[in-house]
Amino acid sequence: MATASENHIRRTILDVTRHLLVQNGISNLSMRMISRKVGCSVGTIYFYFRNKDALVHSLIEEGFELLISIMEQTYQTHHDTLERLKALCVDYIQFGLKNPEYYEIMFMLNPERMERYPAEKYRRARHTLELISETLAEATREKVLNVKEPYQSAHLIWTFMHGLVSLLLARRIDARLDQQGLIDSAIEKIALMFR
Amino acid sequence: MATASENHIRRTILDVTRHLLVQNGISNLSMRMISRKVGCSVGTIYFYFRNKDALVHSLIEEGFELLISIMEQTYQTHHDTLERLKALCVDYIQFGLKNPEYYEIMFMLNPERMERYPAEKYRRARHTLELISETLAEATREKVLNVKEPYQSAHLIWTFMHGLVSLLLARRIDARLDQQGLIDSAIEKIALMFR
Amino acid sequence: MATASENHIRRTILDVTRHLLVQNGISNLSMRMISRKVGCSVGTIYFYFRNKDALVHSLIEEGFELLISIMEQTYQTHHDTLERLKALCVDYIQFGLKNPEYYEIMFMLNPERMERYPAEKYRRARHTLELISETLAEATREKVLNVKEPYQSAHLIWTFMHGLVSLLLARRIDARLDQQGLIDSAIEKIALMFR
Amino acid sequence: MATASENHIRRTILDVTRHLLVQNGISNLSMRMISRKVGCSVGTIYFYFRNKDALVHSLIEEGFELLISIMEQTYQTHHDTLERLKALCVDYIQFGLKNPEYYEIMFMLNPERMERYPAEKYRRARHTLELISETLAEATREKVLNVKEPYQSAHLIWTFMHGLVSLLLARRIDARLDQQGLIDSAIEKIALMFR
DNA sequence: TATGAATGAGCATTCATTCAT
DNA sequence: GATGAATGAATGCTCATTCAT
Repeated sequence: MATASENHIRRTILDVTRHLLVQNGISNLSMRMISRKVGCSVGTIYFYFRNKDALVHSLIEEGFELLISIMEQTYQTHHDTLERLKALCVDYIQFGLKNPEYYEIMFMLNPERMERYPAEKYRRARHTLELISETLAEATREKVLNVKEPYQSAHLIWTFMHGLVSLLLARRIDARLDQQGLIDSAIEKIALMFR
Repeated sequence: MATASENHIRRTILDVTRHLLVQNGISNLSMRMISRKVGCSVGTIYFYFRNKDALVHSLIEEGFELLISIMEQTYQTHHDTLERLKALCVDYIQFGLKNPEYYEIMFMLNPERMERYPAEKYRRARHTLELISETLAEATREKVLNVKEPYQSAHLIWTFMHGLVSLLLARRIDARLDQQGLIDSAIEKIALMFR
Repeated sequence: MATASENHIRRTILDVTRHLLVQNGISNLSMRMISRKVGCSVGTIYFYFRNKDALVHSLIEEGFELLISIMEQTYQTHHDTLERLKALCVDYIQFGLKNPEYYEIMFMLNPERMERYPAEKYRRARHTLELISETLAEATREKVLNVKEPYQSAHLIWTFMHGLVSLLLARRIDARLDQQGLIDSAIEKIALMFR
Repeated sequence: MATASENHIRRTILDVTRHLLVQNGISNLSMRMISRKVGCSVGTIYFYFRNKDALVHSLIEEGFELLISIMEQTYQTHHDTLERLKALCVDYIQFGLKNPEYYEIMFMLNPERMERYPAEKYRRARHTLELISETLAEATREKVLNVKEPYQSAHLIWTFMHGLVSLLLARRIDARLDQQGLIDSAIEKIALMFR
């Protein structure tokens, strides 16, 4: 069927691009190389994606879809608010470490430097913040935590996690440190910050 | 003076490069553009710097020199350990926000992807961590804080600050939030994490 | 015809390159100049040839194909061995003088200095030597000539002819000498050497 | 003394250039690299030599001086004409193999491709031809050989030797052949050609 | 749908040469 | 005598993109 094969190539292009992103980073990503690895012509990529940025944006969208679905699921299944908060943090950090290609384009890009900058693509990050923010608010209502400005506090948690993930991905953290230990401590401290 | 005029172009090249770095990011930095903005030929840049990497390395070194000198100064002038810790954090964050070009090449690069960027250049980042680590240890000795693993904890503080700085620089933080308020809260939370 | 027009530019690139090779020599051959003379962009050349070396390799191959086909034809159509030997020599010398561009890249390069020029390309030169060598052996069997080491002797003949061709091409031979007379004498002497 | 130090640097430049010629060939010879190896500035080279070609021309002159002095010496000390002929050939071949850098610029260049072409530089090659030519004439007078056109015949000998030397220098000769054996055979054949 | 062909601007780097000092 | 500084043109090559077919 036409639609099926259409989707198949499109899917392959996206997957190949993701793999190339992990290997070479976004600044070394080239349409030529993608087409070579996919086994199609450059023109074909332009049939499915308006241009290079549009291709990357599709991946960004996919990434957010994935991250948000994971965190939503956690949000709905954890009823102990403190546990839920921790679980949401674990989700975010694990997502970043397991999907470096998504993480790089979702959070380690300066959107203003992407020539065709669709602000709303990047703004989806806020939904994850809202899940955390809402959890902080609920915990405060339950008097488990004491958070005055949940949305700002959610940002603090996010920046903490982002710093951790991005420095780990870039291998800038002293290799002599136990990585998992560092992550566990981070999660623990996050809870501590709002006691 | 001969020496001054001798170094004048070299200095201009470095400064122009810094400006271009803020505007376009390192992946869009080109020797041609630098020479155009400096008003000299490309060859002239190669007279002062062996190649593009050497030029960027010089800036990385300058950046670390600057950051370290600032933090060392703070380290020596603040005798109250808790105040010193906060001041060091303020230093780091302010340095990043005021010198986005330095910050980008010092902390936002993935050295593994730039094979020709010598790891030891980046390892100078550790000196800043040691200043924080030592302060945590001292505060623990004074029983002002309770830090079991000062070096790991310094890393946690660093990741927190790095996340904050890098997301602010990339303008990924919700613009409706008060930026200074966020920074102040972050610093406050850092102290809280180790009570 | 589709195939013909498809190959048209490729063919033009090869031909232009050959002309430039005669005029300027290989060390002054540039992709830019080729594209300028062809009337296409540099990129187009890279569409047909992986890089500059690949383009030159194609010409080297063409040259050997041409020379070998000429000499094979002569080898098969001349049954008098002494005549065959002379005809093979005439073939070689005429080929060199008529196709200076091919001759230069086939025989006047130092493969060791062009690391990327694969040795096996040049080894095809040996086939021409084998035709001469075999003819010498046959003439010896027929007692027309007396050649103890045909392969070594073929090399001697080759070096003689190569010296003649390359000095003629470089216009190093005294212009007051009759060029054709010189060539004829050379051929005559070659036969004499093995009496 | 001024003159002495002047000559010293000039000498060093010439020697360094010769070494670089053996290593990289004339097409990879750069003023920058010469100055780096000499330990002086590029400007200094231009003080002693008008330009790059002038520097190479000086070496060409030196090379001819050397080769001619060797062959003149042989010419004067060998009284048996046939022996003298062979000795002159050995001189030429040995000179080429022992001084590849000189040989390349003296005989393997297309002078017309050197932008500033001083024909008389290259014409000195004729003096070596005259020594051979005169020897052939003398041998003919002595009825040891039978050479009708000594000058043309000297050219034939030259082309033979040049082919041998240049292919050996470029390592184009089948490595399985005994190099010295090939040279010896060549010299032997040269005498045979004019019996 | 998909491709092959083409472009033009861009890249980092090297070069021979000049010239004031 | 010798240098340090500068230039402008050139090098091979890659890129995102376009478009007729």
